[in-house]
This record gives sequence, structure tokens and C-alpha cells, in this order.
Amino acid sequence: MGRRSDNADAEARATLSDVAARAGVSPSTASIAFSGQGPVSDSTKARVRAAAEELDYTGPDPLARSLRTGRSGIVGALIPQRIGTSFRDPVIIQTLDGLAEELGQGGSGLLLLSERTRDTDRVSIEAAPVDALVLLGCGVSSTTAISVLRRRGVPVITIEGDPEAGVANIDVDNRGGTRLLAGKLRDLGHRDVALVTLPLAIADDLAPLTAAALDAATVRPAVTRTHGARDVFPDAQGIVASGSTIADGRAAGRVLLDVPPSDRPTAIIAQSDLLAAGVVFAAQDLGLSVPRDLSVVGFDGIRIDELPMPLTTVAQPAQEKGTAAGRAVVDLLDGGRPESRCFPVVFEPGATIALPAAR
Amino acid sequence: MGRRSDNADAEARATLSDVAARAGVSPSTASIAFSGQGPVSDSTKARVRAAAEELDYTGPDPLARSLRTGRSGIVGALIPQRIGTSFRDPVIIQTLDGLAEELGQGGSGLLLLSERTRDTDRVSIEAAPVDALVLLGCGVSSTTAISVLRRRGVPVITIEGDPEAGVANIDVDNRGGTRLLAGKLRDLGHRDVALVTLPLAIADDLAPLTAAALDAATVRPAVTRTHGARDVFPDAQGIVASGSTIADGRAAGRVLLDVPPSDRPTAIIAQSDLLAAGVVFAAQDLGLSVPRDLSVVGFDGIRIDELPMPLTTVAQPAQEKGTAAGRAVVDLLDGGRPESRCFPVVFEPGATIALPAAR
DNA sequence: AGAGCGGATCGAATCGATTCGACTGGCGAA
DNA sequence: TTCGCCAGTCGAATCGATTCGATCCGCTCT
Repeated sequence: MGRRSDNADAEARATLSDVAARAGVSPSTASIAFSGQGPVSDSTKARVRAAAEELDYTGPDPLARSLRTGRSGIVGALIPQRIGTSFRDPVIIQTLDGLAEELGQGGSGLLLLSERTRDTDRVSIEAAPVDALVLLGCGVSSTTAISVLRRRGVPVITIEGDPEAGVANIDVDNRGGTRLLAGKLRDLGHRDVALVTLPLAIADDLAPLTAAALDAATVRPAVTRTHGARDVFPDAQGIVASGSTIADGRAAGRVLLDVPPSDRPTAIIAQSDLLAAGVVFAAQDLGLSVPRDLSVVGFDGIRIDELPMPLTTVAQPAQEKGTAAGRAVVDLLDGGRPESRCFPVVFEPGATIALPAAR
Repeated sequence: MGRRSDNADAEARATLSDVAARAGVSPSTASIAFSGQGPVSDSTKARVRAAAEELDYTGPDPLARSLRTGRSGIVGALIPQRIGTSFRDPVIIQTLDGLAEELGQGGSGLLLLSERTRDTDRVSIEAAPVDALVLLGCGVSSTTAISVLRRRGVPVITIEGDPEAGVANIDVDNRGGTRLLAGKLRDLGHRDVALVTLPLAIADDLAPLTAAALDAATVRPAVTRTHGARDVFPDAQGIVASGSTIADGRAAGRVLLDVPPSDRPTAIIAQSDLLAAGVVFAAQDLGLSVPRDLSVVGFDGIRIDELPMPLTTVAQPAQEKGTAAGRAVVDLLDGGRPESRCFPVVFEPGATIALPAAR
């Protein structure tokens, strides 16, 4: 109330009933004329359209329609960190791109939800009128807000989440991919291999990789990729990066490399290409040549233009993950029971690995 | 219909009325007990809560609430390109970050809308239950979908959009900033200056900068920054980049620099830091040293780690732009009339400009 | 003691559409 | 000729809350 007197631009917005009255038909007929969900004669349709035109009626109110149909046409995407942080990761972006594209085809929009706004977060997540929820890299149990939505019957899909009964999960072969890369290093003769892992929890600091931290980890891919590396190098130690950016990798790389040469690993397995690029820069900072003095592998398969040589890595189909998640959502909303999927990764030879330098 | 029989997990979701009945109060009282919008005795509140607990009622249905209150708690953000493309630009990301953060404070979520999905786009934009719309770098008149929303009374805010009556615009001093940088170059003695501009239209190709293209431009900042440069170098020619990435800048830089030395500009004004970084790389590719052989300036003030030296540029408060837009939206929804704002830019000396090399 | 006030509660209208079942003609098949 | 069917239309119920005005009751103030 009161808003109406504020601006005199429109007495009151016309409703479908108004249009129907003006066209001399019942609201039900007018509705059908607009939506096409039923038979209407051409003449009636024309009259309704004309009436709508005259009353400046711009189509059914999305809110009212949603209430009746029980669908809002909105899918929530829950990202683990603040937008500014999460969006620095090309993999997340590509995934979201694929997701949005696929949902757009199905007529749904993407509502961005972040676990970490300041504190009002859960209010908005719970109150969000979403038809479904896609979790990017967060476990289903992350937040109470998620359980509220689930109890309310909102279907949930996870991308690289914890496998959980009744929740379809879109995954990539994190373990196998890392194992493959580690195998290449072993085959070349590397024995002294260190890891630079993704953050293990939402807000992690640069720290040594400990068993305790690994146990307490909530970020799935970080754990699985570590397992993959240890399938080949069971004793590999490492550093947990504070994020997945080049700068984070550079910092972690410096910690691993700025040591007496005898303590220095001959190869580093970084859990993302950005981290790997950072490690390469860190090596350069210390006067080391890659791959002569240090082999480096990454994960993801994003192109990093500013690197002097292509990275040895495995490529994951990030956008396809999003597309698959989108299809799963659409399927779910159609009453289907989409299945979990695991995408394979593809080895990219690059030029950042070589025989270990003779000691 | 039919969905109910599909899965037997819940007979039918409990409604507020069910809860009220169980608690022995009227629905109106139960509503107040949940929302706090009115006086309720503590004992009643407790009974309602208990009843809700027993019935596994998870709070009022967002859709129904929205219909009644006329607010969905969702703000749409229209980005000019596909997510994957737009999100490669750190400025857009930071802006969205600020926007989302600010809206989150006000309890609203951010619905991502892209002008360029394949073709179903306008359907979803028009049918989106948004309380307001924020246009990032698109003019108000871009799409008919926008006009539909406006006629429906959805308030609109633009960020670096075309100034238009009744639409608050959040802008930065694109012209002044570029003029300032151009002035520095002139003061150093540069006379032979070329431009690398942002794309002038949604999907632009690498091309020479012509007057015709400039007239037909739809992307505001590209035009204004060009004007700023020409305030100082009226005859400056240039290249229109095909995007705002390092790779785009590199390609444009190569075109400008891979010419006989006498034709080569002594300085390049790039319209974004990413483009500028690309130009620096292009110079390196050609064996030119920056800033000895070529001065380069950018725009934006994002940090580019992989560059060997800091960029001479002007910093714009990208996140603050988003915050300001968010506040404007909140203000608008509160019945206010937010005003347009123009943020100043801050000169960052960097190390990519120097005296022109003697010829 | 009566008037007045304010806290607590309730009933009913409302938000703006969709949809189901019922009704009406007109037309083809038996 | 009669029955059945279908296209076209309408009325009324419904989605699930919020909110306004009215009612009731127990206080305080004079």
C-alpha cells in the first residue's frame, strides 16, 4: 500500500481477469488463450490479445503462475565461496556456463547462492523459490539450509559432491586422473614427489598436508586427487594451498622449493592447473628451470596463456559437467531419476615434465 | 498431479494451516508466530513451533509468500554475453561480487540472466520473477524483454549503461581516466599513439577502428574511453579487439606492432588491463622491450600477476560499483529514487610507460 | 465503577493466475 | 433420426500464504 500513490504511472496493473472481462470471455478461457494449453478459437484468441494490448497487459504474473503450478522456473546453484572467490576458478565458471546454458534450454534460470555471504545467508537460501538445487563442490550435508530445502521436497544434484543415497552426483575421475599423472612421473624416474593440494575446507590456510587435515576435509576433489597421487607415491607429502589461484600456487611452490637442493622434490603434483602454473612461476623465481630442474603436473586442462610452455596435465570436461548437471535437473523435474555420472579425463602431454635431473 | 503417487516419501507437504490447526490457533496467528510481524504470546509461539516440528513443516512456502507480498526476493542481473564469456572479465566478476554481497545483506538473491542464450532467452527473462533488474553494460533498450519488465513495473538499474531518463546509472569516469593516461603519455613526449579498444558491439571481430564502427557501437565504455584518448590525441587510430582477454590483446598488439619500425607507435592505449597485458606479451613476442621500446597503459586496475612488471593504468572500483548498484536496488525497492553515480578512477603509476625511444 | 487502551487472537478477503469438471452446439456415424 | 463425440467455453475450486479489521479480555486511570 502507499506504493500506488507514489507514482501515478499506472492506476493498477491489469490482471488476466481484467483482460478477460474486456474481451468478453471468462478468465479460464483467457488463460488458455495465453498459454495455449487447450483449444481456443482463433477469433477468441484474437479478441483476448487485443484486449491485452489495450490494457497494456504484459502477460501472466510469474509469481501467481508459480504458486499455482508449483514451479518457479529457477534453479539454485550453490557455490562454496563468495562469488568473487569462486569465480576466479575457470573450472567453476565453465561448469556454471554449461549448467546455465542447459537450464536455459529448459526455460529455467540460474539463481546464484553462496554459502558464505556474511551471515544472513541461510535466510535467503531457505527462502529461495527454487525448483531444484545444484551443489558445486559442497557436500549435501554442508548446511542446515540444504536439509530444509530437501525436506521441502526440492531435488538436489551435486557436482563433485559426496556420494549420497538418492542424490545424483556428477563427478570426474579425480583419482584416476591424478594417478595417471603420477604414473608418468614415476615412469620417468621421479621418486621425490611433493603435492600442492586444493584447500581441504572452505577457508583453508597455506599449511603442510597432514593426515588429520585430510580426514577433516570437506572439499571432495582435494581428497580424491590426493588419494590418486598416493596410489603411486604412498608417502608423498605436500602443502595445502589457500585457494586455487596462480598466486596460491606460487606461494605453495615457494615453500616446497625454497629449501636446500637435497630436500627439494624433483617433481610436484599440483591439484589444479592454476596451482601448477603458480608452481612453475615459483620455480622461475628461484632460478629453477622447468622441466629440467623440476617437473610439474596440474589438473583441469584449462589453457594458461601466460605460461612459457604448455602444462602437462589432464583435461576434465568442465562445461560438460555443467551440461550434464543441467540435464539431470531437467530430468529430475520431469519426474525422472537421473543417475550419477563420472566423466573421464584426458591426458595432455604438455612440456612441463622430464627426466629428473641427475643429483 | 501424479507426482504425488510417484514417490511415497511424503503424503502431502504440511501447510501453515495444518500447523495452525494442530496448534489450535488460526492460520493468521500461526503466520504471525512465524514471521514475527505482530504480537503473539510466548506460549502460543511455542505451541506453533512444536506443531511445526511434529508435522515437519519447514516454514512458509516462498512462492505463496511472494504472491501475497508481491516480492520474490530475487534481483536479476543481465549480462551481455554468455556466462563463460562474461565471466572471463575480472571487472564483471568483481562487480557481480559486490552486487551479490550487497543484495545478500538486503535478503535478495541474484538471478543470472544472459542476453545470449540460444534463442529461448526472452521467454525466461520475461517470465523471471524478479523484483528488480540490473543491467551490466547493456543499454536499457537492448531487448524487448527489458521493456516488458519495465512496463510491468520492475525497476531497472544500469551499470555503465546509456544514460536514460528515470533509470539510475552507476558509472565510472571512463573518459577522464583515459584522458589522464593519455596525458601522461603526451607529457612524456609520445606523439605516435595507437588504441586497442574493447569490442564495440556484442560480438565484434578484430578490426581497425573506424568512425562508422564507433558510431554504431553499443558498448558504452568502449566509446567513452575512445573519446577520452582522443581528447588528447585527436587523430589516434587503433584496433578493435574481439574481446577483453589477454589473448585478444596479444592478437591486437601483434597487428599494431608487427610492422616496419617507422610505422610502429611508441605507445599503446589499451582499454582494459587484460588487453594491455596482451599487448605487453605481443611486444615481447616481437622482441620489443616494455617500456623502453613501447609504452603501454591499460584500464581497470586489476592485478595481473604473470606480467613481469606492474601495469601503468587507472584503477576503477569495480566491486564498489556493484555495491552501489546493490544499494540503489535496495533503495528503489524501498520506494526511494536512487541517483546516478559516477565513480572516479585512481592513477596507478606502474612501470610500463617511459620516454619514447629516440628514433 | 466506567471509560479507555492495548495485547492477543480470529475470520475472511486477497494476491493472480491455472485447471478440472460440466455444459453447449454442431457434425459425422450408425 | 438418434447417439456420441469433440471443439469451445465457463464457473468454481485451488495453490499457500499475508493482512486488515473486528473482537475479546484484562488493565489502568480517574
